[in-house]
Amino acid sequence: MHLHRSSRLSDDLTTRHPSDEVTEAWLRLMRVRSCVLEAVEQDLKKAGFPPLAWYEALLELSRAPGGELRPVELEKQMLLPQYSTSRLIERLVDEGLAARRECKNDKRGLFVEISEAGRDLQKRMGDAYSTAIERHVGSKLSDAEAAKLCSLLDRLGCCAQTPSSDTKEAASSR
Amino acid sequence: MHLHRSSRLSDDLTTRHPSDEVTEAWLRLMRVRSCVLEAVEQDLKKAGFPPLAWYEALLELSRAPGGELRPVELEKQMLLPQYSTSRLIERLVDEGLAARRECKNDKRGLFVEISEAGRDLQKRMGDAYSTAIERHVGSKLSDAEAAKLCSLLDRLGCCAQTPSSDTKEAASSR
DNA sequence: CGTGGCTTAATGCAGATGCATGAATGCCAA
DNA sequence: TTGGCATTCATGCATCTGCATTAAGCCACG
Repeated sequence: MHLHRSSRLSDDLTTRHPSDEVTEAWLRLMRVRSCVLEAVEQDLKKAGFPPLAWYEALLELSRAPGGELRPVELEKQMLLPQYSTSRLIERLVDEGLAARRECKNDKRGLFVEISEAGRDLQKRMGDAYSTAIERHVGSKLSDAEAAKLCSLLDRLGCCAQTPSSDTKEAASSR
Repeated sequence: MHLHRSSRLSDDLTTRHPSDEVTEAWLRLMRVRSCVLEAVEQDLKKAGFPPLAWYEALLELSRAPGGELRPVELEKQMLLPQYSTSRLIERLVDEGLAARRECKNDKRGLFVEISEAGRDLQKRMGDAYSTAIERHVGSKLSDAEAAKLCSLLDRLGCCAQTPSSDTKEAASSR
């Protein structure tokens, strides 16, 4: 019997099994986020607002120069699949929160421009949203703890870019 | 630049706005979990397995005494809405992974019992699942970091009970 | 030019989810 | 006992999602 390096018998050829700590972290990540999200969404819903995704989209649009974005960009910002973005936009347009604009230099694409109603809703939701986050997250964590949580989550990589930190590819088509 | 809010002027009357740290933590919690989950689910799917929820359910069932549980219990364990559990069970039964059993002392309810095929699938999925977690979480975090992450997530409360830690209400009806 | 291959966006369809409701049973108090 | 209310589970319906495909325009190369 070779094998068995005490508690780290993990690293044999095929990326072996996670430690208990890791497994627990995974479980908590799944469960806690689902609870907290549920709580926040519920708060918003009770206040009569549409789903969070609408807010995120409106926020991105309102921040963009000219209040407009290509669906592809929105897609990247929000980490959503293409068809999902397409339908989200459809709903925003249906509700008069945004409008489709022609894209002169690339006829395949289009621009989505936030409307006044959209900006208004975005602001009102932002308020309720902040309050909910404070209630369900802020009130349970010190700033230092929140920062620590951030940095740990960042280690898991995949995504996580601060909206203010991507300076690359800005003003392009128009 | 940054005006108001030194760090904790938060607590005025109406549960005010969260600090930047808290907001960032919230955003990361949402994004990171979605990326990591996606990656893990994708691994499982590529290996030809059903969705994660099936595994979680089979796991709970296989752990339960006699390999059977009331839907209500499963529901609590998995933090799922009632109808969702009902349909999950329906699918498991359809696939021959579990069976409905009569509940003698409460005719409203029933028992769901895992089958041999169910136990088998649970084991095989467990393997793939572990590997995926190690790949997408374990390999990016030391055990100490994972533990720290756990404890921070626990602060957010709501749920998060280790399956081994709820000793309350066990053997009841049968 | 024209043709093949890539990017962008929309959509049909099947399956999943949320919500409200229904049907059966249990529990309890008068 | 009985009537009212709570608990347990299922389901109809509208909506949402994932997946695959389509349609249109771009781009580069011969």
